[in-house]
Amino acid sequence: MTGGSLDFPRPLTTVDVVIFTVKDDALHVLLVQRPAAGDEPFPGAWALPGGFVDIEKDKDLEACAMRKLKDKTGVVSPYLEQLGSWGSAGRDPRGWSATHAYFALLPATTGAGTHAADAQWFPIVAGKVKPRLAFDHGEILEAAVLRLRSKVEYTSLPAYLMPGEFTLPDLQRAYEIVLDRPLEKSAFRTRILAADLIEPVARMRKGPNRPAQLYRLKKAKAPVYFVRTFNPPG
Amino acid sequence: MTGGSLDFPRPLTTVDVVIFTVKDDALHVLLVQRPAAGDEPFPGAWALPGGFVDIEKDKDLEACAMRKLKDKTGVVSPYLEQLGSWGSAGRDPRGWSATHAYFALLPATTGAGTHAADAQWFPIVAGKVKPRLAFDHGEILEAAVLRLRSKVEYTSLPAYLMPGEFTLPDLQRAYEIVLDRPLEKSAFRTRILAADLIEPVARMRKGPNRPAQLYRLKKAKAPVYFVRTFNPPG
DNA sequence: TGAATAGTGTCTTTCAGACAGTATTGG
DNA sequence: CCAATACTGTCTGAAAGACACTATTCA
Repeated sequence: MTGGSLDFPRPLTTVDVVIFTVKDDALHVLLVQRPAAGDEPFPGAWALPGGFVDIEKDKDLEACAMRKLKDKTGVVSPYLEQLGSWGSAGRDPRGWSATHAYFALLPATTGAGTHAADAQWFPIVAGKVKPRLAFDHGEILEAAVLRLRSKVEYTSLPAYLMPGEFTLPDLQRAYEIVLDRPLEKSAFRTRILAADLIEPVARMRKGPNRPAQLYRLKKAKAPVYFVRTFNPPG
Repeated sequence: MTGGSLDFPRPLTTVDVVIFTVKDDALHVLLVQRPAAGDEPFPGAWALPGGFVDIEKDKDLEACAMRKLKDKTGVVSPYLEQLGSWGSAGRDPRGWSATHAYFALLPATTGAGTHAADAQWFPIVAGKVKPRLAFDHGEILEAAVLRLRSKVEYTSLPAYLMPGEFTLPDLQRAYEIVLDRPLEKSAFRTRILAADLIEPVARMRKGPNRPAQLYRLKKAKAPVYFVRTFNPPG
């Protein structure tokens, strides 16, 4: 950090958030549509929610990510993890820019997506989303999906995709949707219960068949790391 | 990314690199001393090698990290991984700033550290380094050590700390130094050899005792991920 | 020969995979 | 009863942990 003067051009600094949820038996990501008018780049294209760091409002990068998340979803304390940063001369036509990317996991039950008029959930198919995204957001989304998949192999992250009360088969389905492959029931149950992650509540989920025990996340539970991955494909 | 004008204050953008090696039976990190004179913050303090992104010279963040690494060590193609970013109003007295942090692994045999006059290797003790570092570099270093330790549990990263030819006990020692605990010999050998990561060369290391087979990394070998961690502590 | 380190073999433990079998609901 | 889903149990296999054992060098 040598070089006395600060009088040189600075890159643009942005924060983008990849917001995931699981609904309708698929992993979904929340995208926003860029304005079609004005002199904005990528008019009308879909993009990750995000934007410039506001050095007046944002005390740090995470607060900035939280602010953008809340703007689009109304959700205030989701699971939020830094994903990485992307910066280069060409990624934004307005000049050298660097974005700090985060990813968030939300239960589908939050009304998120109906909260901002320009935001909409898109299903993720084969690790991607249908529309071509603005900037390098397609690349960032792919990285987020990879990170999520690889962490789901050995962590309890899908617990953050669940509503307040859920059954073990519900949670297993969330794992299977993210990983896009079936998991073995008894090994799954053993592992989750041994992790001391969830606790039963005094209710059952009723249905046209045998009722299932409802659980909830234990209070203030940080993600659990398992020492083995699930049956690695191949 | 809405908001037409770009006419607002931009954060400072820097890149810092946590450069690790293993030597003298300890994990070491390369630090540089900040100038004592001038109007620079933290005069005379030790800091991670790094500095401002130069939008003329650096085509992207990784190229910027590579440049800083080469400036201080002369090494051109080490293992380099993005660690994360730290940005806030207060971390740099010159104003709102964000740094993109990388970490690199180097074999001790590169003359690195003798390359730049202001750079010096410091041993890491209990996850930290003796001097109090400039900016939030102490925090970044701690995160880097944590990341390195946790990845060494289930990857072949320490292979990048080895010279061109090395023995299995050498490699095991590198694992043990990073993890700061002994590993079981036969399980270690089984695992590494099964990973198809290294190949024997037609030479042995001689010593005052039984000679050991020398190996080298297989060409262009990406890090290997194991499906289990090593004997997890606790 | 003995010290020192390299390398192998053997037994046990752990935990996932496979899959069968039991449990509990509604129709 | 049957269909459907929840849940449990039992066997097997893969890989690590523990640790004893053999191998090869130099002094």
